[in-house]
Amino acid sequence: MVRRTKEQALATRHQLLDAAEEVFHRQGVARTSLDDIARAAGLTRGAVYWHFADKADLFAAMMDRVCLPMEQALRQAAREPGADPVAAVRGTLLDTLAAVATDARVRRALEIAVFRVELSGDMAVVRDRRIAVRAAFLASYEEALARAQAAGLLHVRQPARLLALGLFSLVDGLAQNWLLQPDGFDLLRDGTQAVDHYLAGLGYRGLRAGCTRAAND
Amino acid sequence: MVRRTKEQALATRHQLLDAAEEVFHRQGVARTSLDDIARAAGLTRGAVYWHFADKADLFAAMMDRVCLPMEQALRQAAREPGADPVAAVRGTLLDTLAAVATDARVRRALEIAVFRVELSGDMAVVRDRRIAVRAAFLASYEEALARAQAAGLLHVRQPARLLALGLFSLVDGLAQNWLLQPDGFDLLRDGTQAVDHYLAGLGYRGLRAGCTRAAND
DNA sequence: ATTCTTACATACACGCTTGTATGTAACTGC
DNA sequence: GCAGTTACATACAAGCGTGTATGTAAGAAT
Repeated sequence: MVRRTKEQALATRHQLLDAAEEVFHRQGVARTSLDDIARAAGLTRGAVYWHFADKADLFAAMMDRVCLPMEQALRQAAREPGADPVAAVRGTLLDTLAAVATDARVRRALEIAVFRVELSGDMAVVRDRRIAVRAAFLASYEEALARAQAAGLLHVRQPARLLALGLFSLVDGLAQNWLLQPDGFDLLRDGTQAVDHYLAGLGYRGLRAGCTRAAND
Repeated sequence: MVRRTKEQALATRHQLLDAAEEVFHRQGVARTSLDDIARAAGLTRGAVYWHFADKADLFAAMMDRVCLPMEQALRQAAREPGADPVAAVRGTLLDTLAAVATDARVRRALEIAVFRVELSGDMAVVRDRRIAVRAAFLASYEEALARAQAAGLLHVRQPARLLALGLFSLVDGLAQNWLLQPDGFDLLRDGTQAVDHYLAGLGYRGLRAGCTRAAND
């Protein structure tokens, strides 16, 4: 095999990224050589070095292919104001949990980013990206929760940033602990309960009746 | 320099572990050679291979030196029943946050375990250890929260294991997100608020008055 | 005072990975 | 249909890390 057309070249690029996802997930990033990835894709290191500068570049491209669509979906969701900001935040949080639980590609990418890569040296960009993604989430949630406070939907008086941080940390912790042992609990079902408990603690009453009814006596 | 007495040998062992903590934290586990560690300790690889079988063994010993005392403290705390089980659980959670925030050694070890090592290959034991530690926490919390439910201290009717999972995930997520950017927020102060919000959502009324007072109107 | 053992240091061989350099055949523009 | 470029494969050199083997001087045992 030799030179292909432009579309075929783009296809081999995706083959390499697919292989990278698989091998990175199986062996960890540091323990996989570029030859491992090339052979898993049925190619050679020549193809890898043609499409990517080095392993860090390949890794970044792999993460981009999964993360960019998700981040765009988040920005899309943040643009719709909605009547109940708390319900909107809750919806995006549960959507995130559902995506992790059901979308194999998302789950694998997250597992790589969390458990299969070291955030130092070349991969320090991963840390920066995680910080940036979190900042975007927090800003979106903070704005929505502040509106909810102003509308009287939340009865706690702490700054909205703090409430957003708690919500994000809760969902983040749930997802990571689920990844650590996926058969340990049901991420979407139990995660929803945990989020709702936290929201109830913020004084939110918009959930289905009966959920926190017993707390009113 | 040559052979030392038994105490001196144990001292050099600790020198190696100290150096491992520092270099692992700075460069990541995969990117540090045993020579890096030996030279950081003012020794050679001969000393490393005398005291440890290989890098995985050295890593395990390093983690043990930090984790074993903490786990023992946890078991100690779990043995004291106390009048209010929820307050006891809250205390251990906040103690954990405080330890991460103030104890530099704990913080560094946690940062290595979370961000600076890949949980695959030789280091898969780290994953097993994290699962085991979590299981111990969860079991302790579940038992305490179940007692609290029986005593009418918590008004939610979900299984205690689920509540414990939420609490653990919240604190875990808070700690990890704080490690990601330690100047982003105050781990102990803001983390306490988040935990208390969650406990309030479980129907716990044992906190200082005024905290969730506004939620009662 | 020897002898054995400990606690390292030094030396060596091996494989693995990386980056680059070169080869090469197909596509593309003209 | 020819030249230049693309999309790879192959070949090569160099460094790095590991594991082990060997050296060695000082403590411990008798």
